[in-house]
Amino acid sequence: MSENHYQPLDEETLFLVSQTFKALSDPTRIRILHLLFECELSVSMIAEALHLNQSNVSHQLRFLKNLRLVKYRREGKTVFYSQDDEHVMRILQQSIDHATHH
Amino acid sequence: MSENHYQPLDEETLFLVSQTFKALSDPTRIRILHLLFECELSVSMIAEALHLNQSNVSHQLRFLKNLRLVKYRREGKTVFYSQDDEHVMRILQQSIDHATHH
DNA sequence: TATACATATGAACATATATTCATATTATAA
DNA sequence: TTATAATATGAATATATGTTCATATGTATA
Repeated sequence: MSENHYQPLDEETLFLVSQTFKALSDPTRIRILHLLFECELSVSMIAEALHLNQSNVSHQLRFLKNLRLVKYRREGKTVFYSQDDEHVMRILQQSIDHATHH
Repeated sequence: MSENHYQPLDEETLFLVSQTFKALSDPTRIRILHLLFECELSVSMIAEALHLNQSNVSHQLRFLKNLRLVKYRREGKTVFYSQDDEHVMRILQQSIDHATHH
């Protein structure tokens, strides 16, 4: 008896959701965000901690910044990055926990 | 005073988490999963509903099946697919809601 | 058996993506 | 100003990914 009122996803939502998950689909970006669970860090500190070259980290941070998943703060020559989206960070944390306990 | 005990992500967790998010990073797969919120559907029903060709849907369903995000049930010539990971579906639903109300 | 229908599969292709290299920009200190 | 350090950027490249096409596989029916 119940009719099917399927509401298709609009283009904008679809794009935003897919972009957000794309950010979380790359191991390097996951590792960077995982570091930023704890505290803010400079580009070079992230690069050193994860054994990645500076350019690579910088590119990935730009990606994350464009999606507003991280924010930055300049202090002299150094730029500190930190998380900027609680919702996404919570999802990432949940997923890591879920994957770990399996 | 508090020391920093950073626990790096192990390879296996990293791979599993990134793969799961990769599944959710493509608009076509999101649309398929979004359809499967409601009910189980055959390959051809999905293809028709989303205006996708049958082969494409089949490929994407295989991807989702390999990650155990969907399961299938055969009935004669028809194969019905349905969701198979509550955690991931909840995350997807939340993210769609989050993106919509913004 | 032969035919039709639903789905799966592999190859091919165009596009997207991650990483590196070289270099530019920005800020500080000598 | 010059030199040095931290970060950002653009080009190049190798690899990954999504889609389509043609065809194979599986299932039911005549």
